[in-house]
Amino acid sequence: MQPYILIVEDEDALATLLEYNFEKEGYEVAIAIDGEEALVMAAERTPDLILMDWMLPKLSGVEACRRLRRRKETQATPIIMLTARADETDKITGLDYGADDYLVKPFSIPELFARTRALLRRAKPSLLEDVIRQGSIEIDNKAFRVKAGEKEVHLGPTEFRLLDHFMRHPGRVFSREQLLDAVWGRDVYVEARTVDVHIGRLRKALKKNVEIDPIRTVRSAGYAFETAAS
Amino acid sequence: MQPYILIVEDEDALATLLEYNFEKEGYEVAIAIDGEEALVMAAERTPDLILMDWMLPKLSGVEACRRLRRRKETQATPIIMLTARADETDKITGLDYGADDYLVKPFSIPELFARTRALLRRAKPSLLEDVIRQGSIEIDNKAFRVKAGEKEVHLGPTEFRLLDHFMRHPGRVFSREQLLDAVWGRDVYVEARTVDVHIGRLRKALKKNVEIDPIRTVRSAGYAFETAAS
DNA sequence: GTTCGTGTGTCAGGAATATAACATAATTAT
DNA sequence: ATAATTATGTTATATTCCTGACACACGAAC
Repeated sequence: MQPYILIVEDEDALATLLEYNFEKEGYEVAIAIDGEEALVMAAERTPDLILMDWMLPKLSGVEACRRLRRRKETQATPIIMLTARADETDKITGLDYGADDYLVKPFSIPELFARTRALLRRAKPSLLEDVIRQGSIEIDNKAFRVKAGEKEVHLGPTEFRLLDHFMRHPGRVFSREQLLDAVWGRDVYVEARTVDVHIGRLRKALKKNVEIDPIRTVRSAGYAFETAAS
Repeated sequence: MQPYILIVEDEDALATLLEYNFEKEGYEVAIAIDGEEALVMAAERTPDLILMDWMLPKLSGVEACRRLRRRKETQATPIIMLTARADETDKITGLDYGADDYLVKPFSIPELFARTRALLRRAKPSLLEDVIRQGSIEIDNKAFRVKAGEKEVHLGPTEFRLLDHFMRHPGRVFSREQLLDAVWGRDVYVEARTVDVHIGRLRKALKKNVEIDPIRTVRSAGYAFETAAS
């Protein structure tokens, strides 16, 4: 399951930018534009992490933060504060009131990602798990192992990255060019047809253990990974 | 179909950069190098969004913007202004003259994407939607799948694009020529009657699962997609 | 009934993909 | 270092599936 993040930010441009980037990174995102709405939305569905602006209409970020901490569901939910002021007082106060981390605007998106990951790893390690399973196929990024139907499968590095990429985006169709970008790398010059060959090799390797072919060919579009379940 | 964006920018390097990035993001891109060309190209094919430089040869961005607003087709088309000057006056003027948003150079590509998405979501939500449902028929552009009455339907690439086009404009009647333009592409020479054949194939594929025919034939005019609901 | 426009079956040609074979590069073992 | 092994990218060939065109049948409009 992809982590569900609640962004609480009243400035439209920033909210949109954050939404875009987090969605791209594979998170599920919801936006609240003030503290009150944040409380309502957090109650509706408990987020895995909250990104909260310090200054908010109706209910300040600090106050919203405090109230979230009083509820059982959101008591341990990681909260990152976004603040425009850089002074030390805010920092202390922010952390006192229950934020787990804070960032001073303007901040870099990669840094925000890094902190987000760090907090999620602490709070919900399973969400960032390196092991992904789809149907009877399992891929372990840490151990660089692939299992299909209980038995271990040996893949070359390229096929491994290919499968990994597919399994992180199940169901979605990727063109050969997209796969080259994502799996081979941006500035590598490789024939598009080469993708076919690796798809074939991946299929052959998986077929040894699993009956059905998890890779779907979409004529004139590319390939997609999917199990019967999806 | 993927959103069609018109980029109006005379600086070659920037235009190419934008083109590259937007295409990669899945947009269809056209480039105009001055205000006049922009007007011509926008008339030829109405863009879903326009990215316009403030400073342009022949016809300034502001003026081009004003003229686009006077035409019915582009009256509601979102326009994002790109300006090198950061002063407040420009900002006001730009928005006064009809731009929906503006960015000051240098801007970050992700932010531009974010704003683009935000404007498109407001103006043409269906363009960003991956899954469209009409009655008992569902089409998924990301996964390239079609379901009719719970069951999966297999379509060839052309039939898929045809159905996609219909479902994004439910109820509207398209002539064979319009369909050839939209589905086959502008510069393809194909017999108009071929559309009939593909309509037939699409109907046959859908009929397997759904009783009623969602495609209406409009004698001497063309075809339209509509479900009982509409 | 005649005319015009549309539905459908068929077919050849072509486009896209799968597969096998090979040469080369990279990695690992000795 | 050298040899052995494995992985990689390309090309050629086989195969599958799609496409566009045509002919004829059918049905609506007048």
